[in-house]
Amino acid sequence: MPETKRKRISHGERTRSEILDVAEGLATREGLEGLTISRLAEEVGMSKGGVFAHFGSKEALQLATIAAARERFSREITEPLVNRSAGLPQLFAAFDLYFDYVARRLAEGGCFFTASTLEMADRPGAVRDQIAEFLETRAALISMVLGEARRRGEISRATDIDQLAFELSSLAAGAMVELQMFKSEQTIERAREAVKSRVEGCATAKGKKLLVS
Amino acid sequence: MPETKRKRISHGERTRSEILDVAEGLATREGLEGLTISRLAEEVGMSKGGVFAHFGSKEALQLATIAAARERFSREITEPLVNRSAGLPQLFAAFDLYFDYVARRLAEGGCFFTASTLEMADRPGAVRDQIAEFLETRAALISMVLGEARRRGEISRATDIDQLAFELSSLAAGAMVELQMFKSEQTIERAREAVKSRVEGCATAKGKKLLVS
DNA sequence: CCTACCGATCGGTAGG
DNA sequence: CCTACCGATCGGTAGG
Repeated sequence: MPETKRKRISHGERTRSEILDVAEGLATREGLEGLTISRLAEEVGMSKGGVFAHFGSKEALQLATIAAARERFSREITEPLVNRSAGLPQLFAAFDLYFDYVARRLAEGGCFFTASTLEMADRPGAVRDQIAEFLETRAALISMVLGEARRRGEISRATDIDQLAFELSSLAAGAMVELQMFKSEQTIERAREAVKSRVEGCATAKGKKLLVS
Repeated sequence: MPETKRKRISHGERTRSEILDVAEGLATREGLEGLTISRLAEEVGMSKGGVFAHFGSKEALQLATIAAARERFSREITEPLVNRSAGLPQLFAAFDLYFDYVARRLAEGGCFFTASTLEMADRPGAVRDQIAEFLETRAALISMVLGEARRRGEISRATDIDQLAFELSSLAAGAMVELQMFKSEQTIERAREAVKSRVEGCATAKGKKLLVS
């Protein structure tokens, strides 16, 4: 008997991840509250009860959608970074991959996390906490990469890492606000340029060599 | 008969503006969709029908709330600017007044417009269009002030005004995303510093003199 | 995974 | 400005 090994992903698991794929787009466009079970069921071609059975509560659906969005973020941005040299190359790759990600997902509403942050900020609960935790993790990642760049002498020793990390994150998040509203590719290009020139401003001669290559 | 002149603001008008004051805070915290007539009625101490009678539809209430928020923005930010000299002093005053405004309104949820932008971006209609129009008006204002600063030789002639305007707006909007979530005064101070140093980077000797004074 | 249902809340109407 | 209501939709339950 060949093929005795059970498929690692069961039918239920496959359906679940298909539902979450649709949920991620719906939540980005309409918000995590606008992500109603009935609308999701309609978009995915199932009955309301059928979708509900996979999660058990709206909050569980929201948390699963956040988890799915985080997995996509890891897969498309964080993981490819391990192939880049630490320091500035990794920093630029991080932002470039992020801007690629939002460009690809423009039709699905843009950046899931920026949209969710403003929506859930004033709604205490596990959903808000998960979004906040993601933001903190991402900020820590940027600070870490910037710290390594400074240690390697790629950016000036006088650089305030926390301020620089704040500015780069804010440039990206602010660009998302404009992008979500006006859906212009130009916004993404301006954001790429902004990040590049901001870092260039505190790069050492050694750091600047990494910019051209 | 003294006092024959009718009061310019009728009782109904006063109630209306009191309702809108509450609505503005509610919408900033819970979103323009979360601004339900029943919740608003409860917060303002009226019946649902009573609040509804003032506007006639939810969309009319949302539009009136946006108009009230724009009036506050004009009163607290745009109007005080006429007292400042054109060019860089006006530019810095614009951002400083804006950051003062969001700091004052932290308890009411932060910046009404940034919150509304992400919420309404993918919901076509008059409400979205009003938010978009505000953003365009504000962007035009910044570009105009920056253009005047360049004409006066306060910033380098090589400065790309549109790119600079984009970066300053993005820094502010991105800071609002972080502020809405974490409510830290430090976010505002970092944003002030970011705007200042970004402009300083392309200021001429003449422009830099305006920075210290 | 579906049908059939529940109480709560939504935007909106009627009549005063 | 209020009370009393309407149909639609929400999250969630029951039973299969």
